Amino acid sequence: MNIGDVSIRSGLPVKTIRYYEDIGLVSPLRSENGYRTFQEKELHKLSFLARARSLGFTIEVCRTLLGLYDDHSRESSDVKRIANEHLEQIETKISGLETMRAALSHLIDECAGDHRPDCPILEDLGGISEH
Amino acid sequence: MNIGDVSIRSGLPVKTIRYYEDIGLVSPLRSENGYRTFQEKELHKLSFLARARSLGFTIEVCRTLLGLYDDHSRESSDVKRIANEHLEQIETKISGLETMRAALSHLIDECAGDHRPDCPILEDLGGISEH
DNA sequence: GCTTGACCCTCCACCCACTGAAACGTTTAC
DNA sequence: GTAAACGTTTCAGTGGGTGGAGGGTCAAGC
Repeated sequence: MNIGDVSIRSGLPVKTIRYYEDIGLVSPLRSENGYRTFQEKELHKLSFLARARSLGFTIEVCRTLLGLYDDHSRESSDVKRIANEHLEQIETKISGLETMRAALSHLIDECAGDHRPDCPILEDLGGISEH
Repeated sequence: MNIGDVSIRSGLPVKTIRYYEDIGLVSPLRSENGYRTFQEKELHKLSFLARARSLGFTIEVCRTLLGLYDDHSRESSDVKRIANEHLEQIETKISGLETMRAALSHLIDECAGDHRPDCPILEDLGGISEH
Protein backbone atom coordinates (compact mmCIF):
# COMPACT_ATOMS: atom_id res chain seq x y z
CA MET A 1 0.00 0.00 0.00
CA ASN A 2 1.13 3.51 -0.75
CA ILE A 3 0.61 6.39 1.62
CA GLY A 4 -2.56 7.57 -0.12
CA ASP A 5 -4.24 4.23 0.45
CA VAL A 6 -3.38 4.09 4.15
CA SER A 7 -4.49 7.67 4.46
CA ILE A 8 -7.94 6.74 3.21
CA ARG A 9 -8.11 3.52 5.20
CA SER A 10 -6.83 4.99 8.48
CA GLY A 11 -8.54 8.34 8.12
CA LEU A 12 -5.30 10.20 8.79
CA PRO A 13 -4.03 12.89 6.41
CA VAL A 14 -1.02 11.96 4.31
CA LYS A 15 0.99 14.71 5.99
CA THR A 16 0.18 13.35 9.41
CA ILE A 17 1.31 9.88 8.44
CA ARG A 18 4.65 11.23 7.25
CA TYR A 19 4.90 13.15 10.50
CA TYR A 20 4.22 9.99 12.49
CA GLU A 21 7.03 8.28 10.66
CA ASP A 22 9.28 11.26 11.44
CA ILE A 23 8.68 10.91 15.15
CA GLY A 24 9.07 7.15 15.04
CA LEU A 25 5.50 5.97 15.55
CA VAL A 26 5.48 3.93 12.35
CA SER A 27 8.29 2.62 10.16
CA PRO A 28 7.04 1.80 6.70
CA LEU A 29 9.35 0.11 4.21
CA ARG A 30 10.44 1.87 1.05
CA SER A 31 10.05 0.56 -2.46
CA GLU A 32 12.69 1.16 -5.11
CA ASN A 33 11.23 4.44 -6.25
CA GLY A 34 11.42 5.78 -2.72
CA TYR A 35 7.72 5.50 -2.02
CA ARG A 36 6.65 4.40 1.44
CA THR A 37 5.16 0.92 1.44
CA PHE A 38 2.81 -0.02 4.24
CA GLN A 39 2.02 -3.52 5.44
CA GLU A 40 -1.29 -4.33 7.14
CA LYS A 41 0.48 -4.09 10.47
CA GLU A 42 1.49 -0.48 9.91
CA LEU A 43 -1.99 0.39 8.73
CA HIS A 44 -3.32 -1.17 11.90
CA LYS A 45 -0.97 0.94 13.99
CA LEU A 46 -2.12 4.08 12.19
CA SER A 47 -5.76 3.23 12.79
CA PHE A 48 -4.90 2.66 16.44
CA LEU A 49 -3.28 6.08 16.54
CA ALA A 50 -6.21 7.73 14.81
CA ARG A 51 -8.60 6.29 17.37
CA ALA A 52 -6.38 7.08 20.35
CA ARG A 53 -5.82 10.64 19.13
CA SER A 54 -9.54 11.09 18.62
CA LEU A 55 -9.94 10.20 22.29
CA GLY A 56 -7.53 13.01 23.05
CA PHE A 57 -4.48 11.00 24.12
CA THR A 58 -1.25 12.91 23.52
CA ILE A 59 1.26 11.56 21.05
CA GLU A 60 3.58 10.46 23.84
CA VAL A 61 0.80 8.61 25.61
CA CYS A 62 -0.14 7.04 22.27
CA ARG A 63 3.42 5.81 21.99
CA THR A 64 3.10 4.20 25.41
CA LEU A 65 -0.27 2.70 24.55
CA LEU A 66 1.09 1.23 21.33
CA GLY A 67 3.86 -0.34 23.36
CA LEU A 68 1.35 -1.84 25.77
CA TYR A 69 -0.74 -3.04 22.85
CA ASP A 70 2.21 -4.98 21.50
CA ASP A 71 3.25 -6.24 24.91
CA HIS A 72 1.08 -9.26 25.57
CA SER A 73 2.34 -9.57 29.11
CA ARG A 74 1.04 -6.11 30.02
CA GLU A 75 -1.35 -5.71 32.93
CA SER A 76 -4.66 -4.10 32.20
CA SER A 77 -4.26 -2.01 35.35
CA ASP A 78 -1.46 -0.08 33.61
CA VAL A 79 -3.72 0.79 30.72
CA LYS A 80 -6.58 1.66 33.00
CA ARG A 81 -4.42 3.98 35.06
CA ILE A 82 -3.29 5.87 31.94
CA ALA A 83 -6.86 6.12 30.74
CA ASN A 84 -8.02 7.37 34.11
CA GLU A 85 -5.37 10.06 34.25
CA HIS A 86 -6.42 11.18 30.81
CA LEU A 87 -10.07 11.16 31.80
CA GLU A 88 -9.23 13.45 34.69
CA GLN A 89 -7.49 15.86 32.35
CA ILE A 90 -10.50 15.87 30.06
CA GLU A 91 -12.75 16.61 32.98
CA THR A 92 -10.51 19.44 34.13
CA LYS A 93 -10.65 20.92 30.65
CA ILE A 94 -14.41 20.57 30.51
CA SER A 95 -14.94 22.32 33.80
CA GLY A 96 -12.60 25.12 32.78
CA LEU A 97 -14.59 25.59 29.62
CA GLU A 98 -17.85 25.41 31.49
CA THR A 99 -16.68 28.20 33.77
CA MET A 100 -15.89 30.27 30.70
CA ARG A 101 -19.22 29.45 29.15
CA ALA A 102 -21.12 30.49 32.28
CA ALA A 103 -19.31 33.80 32.60
CA LEU A 104 -19.56 34.55 28.91
CA SER A 105 -23.19 33.64 28.44
CA HIS A 106 -24.07 35.71 31.48
CA LEU A 107 -22.38 38.72 29.92
CA ILE A 108 -24.02 38.07 26.57
CA ASP A 109 -27.43 37.96 28.22
CA GLU A 110 -26.78 41.32 29.82
CA CYS A 111 -25.74 42.96 26.58
CA ALA A 112 -28.46 44.64 24.57
CA GLY A 113 -26.61 44.07 21.31
CA ASP A 114 -28.02 47.11 19.58
CA HIS A 115 -26.65 50.25 17.94
CA ARG A 116 -25.77 51.91 21.26
CA PRO A 117 -22.21 51.74 22.59
CA ASP A 118 -23.11 50.66 26.14
CA CYS A 119 -21.86 47.13 26.56
CA PRO A 120 -21.65 45.08 29.77
CA ILE A 121 -19.22 42.72 28.05
CA LEU A 122 -16.63 45.42 27.53
CA GLU A 123 -17.38 46.83 30.95
CA ASP A 124 -16.57 43.48 32.50
CA LEU A 125 -13.36 43.12 30.53
CA GLY A 126 -12.41 46.66 31.46
CA GLY A 127 -12.83 45.79 35.11
CA ILE A 128 -15.64 48.22 35.89
CA SER A 129 -17.16 45.59 38.11
CA GLU A 130 -19.22 47.48 40.62
CA HIS A 131 -21.63 45.02 42.14
CA MET B 1 5.53 51.29 37.20
CA ASN B 2 8.05 48.69 36.15
CA ILE B 3 7.11 45.42 34.53
CA GLY B 4 7.18 43.49 37.81
CA ASP B 5 4.57 45.78 39.35
CA VAL B 6 2.19 45.51 36.41
CA SER B 7 2.77 41.77 36.39
CA ILE B 8 1.51 41.56 39.97
CA ARG B 9 -1.32 44.02 39.44
CA SER B 10 -2.54 42.54 36.14
CA GLY B 11 -1.93 38.94 37.06
CA LEU B 12 0.02 38.35 33.86
CA PRO B 13 3.52 36.84 33.90
CA VAL B 14 6.34 39.23 33.08
CA LYS B 15 7.17 37.18 30.01
CA THR B 16 3.66 37.45 28.75
CA ILE B 17 3.68 41.22 29.11
CA ARG B 18 6.88 41.47 27.09
CA TYR B 19 5.30 39.21 24.52
CA TYR B 20 2.22 41.43 24.37
CA GLU B 21 4.47 44.39 23.67
CA ASP B 22 6.22 42.39 20.95
CA ILE B 23 2.96 41.76 19.14
CA GLY B 24 1.81 45.31 19.60
CA LEU B 25 -0.93 44.94 22.19
CA VAL B 26 0.69 47.42 24.57
CA SER B 27 3.33 50.10 24.06
CA PRO B 28 4.96 51.03 27.34
CA LEU B 29 7.39 53.92 27.45
CA ARG B 30 11.03 53.39 28.30
CA SER B 31 12.96 55.12 31.04
CA GLU B 32 16.60 56.10 30.63
CA ASN B 33 17.94 52.79 31.87
CA GLY B 34 15.94 50.97 29.23
CA TYR B 35 13.31 49.66 31.62
CA ARG B 36 9.71 49.57 30.45
CA THR B 37 7.55 52.14 32.21
CA PHE B 38 3.82 51.54 32.38
CA GLN B 39 1.14 54.17 32.88
CA GLU B 40 -2.18 53.32 34.48
CA LYS B 41 -3.68 53.12 31.01
CA GLU B 42 -1.31 50.37 29.93
CA LEU B 43 -1.92 48.49 33.15
CA HIS B 44 -5.63 48.76 32.47
CA LYS B 45 -5.14 47.32 29.00
CA LEU B 46 -3.18 44.42 30.43
CA SER B 47 -5.89 43.68 32.98
CA PHE B 48 -8.41 43.80 30.14
CA LEU B 49 -6.29 41.31 28.22
CA ALA B 50 -5.90 39.04 31.24
CA ARG B 51 -9.65 38.94 31.72
CA ALA B 52 -10.40 38.47 28.02
CA ARG B 53 -7.82 35.70 27.72
CA SER B 54 -9.24 33.98 30.78
CA LEU B 55 -12.56 33.91 28.95
CA GLY B 56 -10.77 32.13 26.13
CA PHE B 57 -10.73 34.88 23.49
CA THR B 58 -7.82 34.50 21.09
CA ILE B 59 -5.16 37.17 20.97
CA GLU B 60 -6.45 38.48 17.67
CA VAL B 61 -9.99 38.75 19.01
CA CYS B 62 -8.58 40.49 22.10
CA ARG B 63 -6.97 43.00 19.78
CA THR B 64 -10.34 43.65 18.17
CA LEU B 65 -12.06 43.91 21.55
CA LEU B 66 -9.46 46.40 22.78
CA GLY B 67 -10.14 48.46 19.69
CA LEU B 68 -13.87 48.39 20.37
CA TYR B 69 -13.23 49.26 23.99
CA ASP B 70 -11.38 52.38 22.94
CA ASP B 71 -13.92 53.24 20.26
CA HIS B 72 -16.72 55.04 22.06
CA SER B 73 -18.84 55.09 18.92
CA ARG B 74 -18.89 51.29 18.72
CA GLU B 75 -22.18 49.44 18.68
CA SER B 76 -22.74 46.88 21.38
CA SER B 77 -24.11 44.52 18.72
CA ASP B 78 -20.58 44.18 17.32
CA VAL B 79 -19.26 43.11 20.67
CA LYS B 80 -22.15 40.79 21.28
CA ARG B 81 -21.66 39.10 17.92
CA ILE B 82 -17.99 38.44 18.66
CA ALA B 83 -18.86 37.10 22.09
CA ASN B 84 -21.55 34.87 20.64
CA GLU B 85 -19.20 33.44 18.04
CA HIS B 86 -16.74 32.68 20.79
CA LEU B 87 -19.43 31.12 22.94
CA GLU B 88 -20.30 28.81 20.08
CA GLN B 89 -16.67 27.75 19.78
CA ILE B 90 -16.52 27.04 23.49
CA GLU B 91 -19.66 24.96 23.25
CA THR B 92 -18.25 23.04 20.30
CA LYS B 93 -15.13 22.29 22.30
CA ILE B 94 -17.14 21.22 25.31
CA SER B 95 -19.27 18.82 23.35
CA GLY B 96 -16.20 17.37 21.65
CA LEU B 97 -14.65 16.77 25.04
CA GLU B 98 -17.89 15.35 26.40
CA THR B 99 -17.95 12.86 23.54
CA MET B 100 -14.41 11.86 24.44
CA ARG B 101 -15.31 11.60 28.09
CA ALA B 102 -18.27 9.37 27.39
CA ALA B 103 -16.31 7.01 25.16
CA LEU B 104 -13.36 6.91 27.51
CA SER B 105 -15.26 6.42 30.73
CA HIS B 106 -17.27 3.64 29.10
CA LEU B 107 -14.04 1.87 28.20
CA ILE B 108 -12.61 2.42 31.66
CA ASP B 109 -15.70 0.90 33.23
CA GLU B 110 -15.32 -2.17 31.07
CA CYS B 111 -11.68 -2.66 31.97
CA ALA B 112 -10.96 -4.86 34.96
CA GLY B 113 -7.73 -3.04 35.71
CA ASP B 114 -5.99 -6.02 37.25
CA HIS B 115 -2.84 -8.03 36.60
CA ARG B 116 -4.28 -9.79 33.57
CA PRO B 117 -3.46 -8.52 30.06
CA ASP B 118 -7.05 -8.53 28.74
CA CYS B 119 -8.05 -4.93 28.23
CA PRO B 120 -11.13 -3.55 26.47
CA ILE B 121 -9.43 -0.17 26.17
CA LEU B 122 -6.64 -1.53 23.99
CA GLU B 123 -9.10 -3.72 22.15
CA ASP B 124 -11.11 -0.66 21.24
CA LEU B 125 -8.06 1.27 20.10
CA GLY B 126 -6.93 -1.74 18.11
CA GLY B 127 -10.24 -1.75 16.28
CA ILE B 128 -11.46 -5.15 17.44
CA SER B 129 -14.92 -3.72 17.68
CA GLU B 130 -17.27 -6.66 17.36
CA HIS B 131 -20.61 -5.55 18.62
C1' DG C 1 6.40 8.26 -27.74
C1' DC C 2 4.39 12.12 -25.52
C1' DT C 3 1.53 14.56 -22.60
C1' DT C 4 -1.53 15.04 -18.73
C1' DG C 5 -2.82 14.44 -14.20
C1' DA C 6 -2.60 12.01 -10.06
C1' DC C 7 0.36 10.44 -7.20
C1' DC C 8 4.75 10.55 -4.42
C1' DC C 9 9.15 12.72 -2.39
C1' DT C 10 11.98 16.18 0.74
C1' DC C 11 12.67 20.34 3.10
C1' DC C 12 11.53 24.56 5.21
C1' DA C 13 8.45 27.70 7.37
C1' DC C 14 4.45 28.62 9.94
C1' DC C 15 0.40 28.19 13.32
C1' DC C 16 -0.87 29.65 18.74
C1' DA C 17 0.41 31.72 22.95
C1' DC C 18 3.55 31.60 25.32
C1' DT C 19 7.89 29.64 28.23
C1' DG C 20 12.85 28.55 29.38
C1' DA C 21 17.35 29.63 29.37
C1' DA C 22 21.56 32.09 28.46
C1' DA C 23 24.10 36.07 29.04
C1' DC C 24 24.12 40.40 30.50
C1' DG C 25 22.98 45.37 32.82
C1' DT C 26 20.71 48.08 36.96
C1' DT C 27 18.88 49.04 41.32
C1' DT C 28 18.27 48.35 46.12
C1' DA C 29 19.16 46.72 50.85
C1' DC C 30 22.33 45.69 54.14
C1' DG D 1 31.12 46.60 48.61
C1' DT D 2 28.40 43.03 47.48
C1' DA D 3 24.55 40.12 46.91
C1' DA D 4 19.89 39.72 45.72
C1' DA D 5 16.35 41.11 43.12
C1' DC D 6 15.09 43.29 39.56
C1' DG D 7 15.46 44.53 34.54
C1' DT D 8 17.16 43.76 29.43
C1' DT D 9 17.79 41.06 24.81
C1' DT D 10 17.86 37.02 21.88
C1' DC D 11 17.22 32.37 20.59
C1' DA D 12 15.02 28.03 20.84
C1' DG D 13 11.38 25.06 22.09
C1' DT D 14 6.55 23.45 23.17
C1' DG D 15 2.33 20.13 20.52
C1' DG D 16 0.62 18.37 16.71
C1' DG D 17 0.54 19.05 12.87
C1' DT D 18 -0.28 22.15 8.10
C1' DG D 19 1.06 24.75 3.77
C1' DG D 20 3.84 25.40 0.09
C1' DA D 21 7.82 25.18 -3.04
C1' DG D 22 10.13 22.47 -6.08
C1' DG D 23 10.71 18.50 -7.66
C1' DG D 24 10.36 12.93 -9.16
C1' DT D 25 7.19 8.77 -10.71
C1' DC D 26 3.51 6.29 -12.75
C1' DA D 27 -0.61 5.01 -15.53
C1' DA D 28 -3.86 6.24 -19.07
C1' DG D 29 -5.07 8.11 -23.32
C1' DC D 30 -3.87 9.94 -27.91
